[in-house]
Amino acid sequence: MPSQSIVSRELADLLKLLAHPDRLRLIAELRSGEQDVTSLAVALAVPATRVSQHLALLRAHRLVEERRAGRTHFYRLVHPAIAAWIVEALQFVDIRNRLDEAGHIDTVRARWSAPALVSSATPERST
Amino acid sequence: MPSQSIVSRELADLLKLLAHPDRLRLIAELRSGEQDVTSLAVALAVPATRVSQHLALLRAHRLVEERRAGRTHFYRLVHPAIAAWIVEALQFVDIRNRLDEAGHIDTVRARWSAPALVSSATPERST
DNA sequence: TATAAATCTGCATATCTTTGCAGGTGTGGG
DNA sequence: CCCACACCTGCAAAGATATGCAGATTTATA
Repeated sequence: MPSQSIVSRELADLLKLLAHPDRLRLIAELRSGEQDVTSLAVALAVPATRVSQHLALLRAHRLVEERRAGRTHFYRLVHPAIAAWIVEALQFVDIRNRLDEAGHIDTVRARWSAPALVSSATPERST
Repeated sequence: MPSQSIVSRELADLLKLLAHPDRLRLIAELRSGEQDVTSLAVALAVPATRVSQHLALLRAHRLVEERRAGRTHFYRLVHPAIAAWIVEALQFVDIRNRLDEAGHIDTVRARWSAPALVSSATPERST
């Protein structure tokens, strides 16, 4: 029985789950701790419905967990280390075809690696 | 300008590229060094056309490079370290929902981590 | 209880991917 | 030159995703 095929499918599913800009940014946002849907929607500048759907997907795969307090739902990362792992991928993205950004790669990596303690304290300053 | 959005898109593209069982297995196969299309097709047990298309995609994103010798085309990983990075992701796949495989997770990880010197020397033995 | 707030769910549409198949290209042999 | 081999490319059908919108839930509040 090709167990390697099974693992490949598992991995592919995980990667597919992560392979969306919004979801990656959600994970980046949640590094600093749990946040509610509205805050996340504001932070990403996307409609709350979309955020909700992405979170539902992430939750279905147990990448995030939900906590309800009153009418707001807070989400948090189940595996905070996953953010650091994602950052490592930057070394594999082809920067040769986009040299204009290559100079900023370290800045960008730093931002993803940073704790980002308060989301409003990292207001996407234009590098 | 939301540089974080740009990076998210870059990362998402990379992850999307990796998020396919066949392509993950191709990368796993190529850990041991360059191989031609037919060998890869046999190893993965998928039609050569499909392998070729996946390789074209990986090549377009510069994850693999091609070398032609006569009528056979050899492919190799541009970033061999990417395989190790992929293996790290195993710790994030939800094993709680598939406890039957949980026991094999270490075996599986070992196989992905292993050099796999000769593909025929790792004939997918049933664990 | 009626309202509003904060989310979620279901659905239809638009897009993107995957895949096999037919046909094309380039190389080596006879 | 002609044929077989090893691949690649284009294309159409099938399948999977993404997204906005409308409507349903759940929880405070007046």
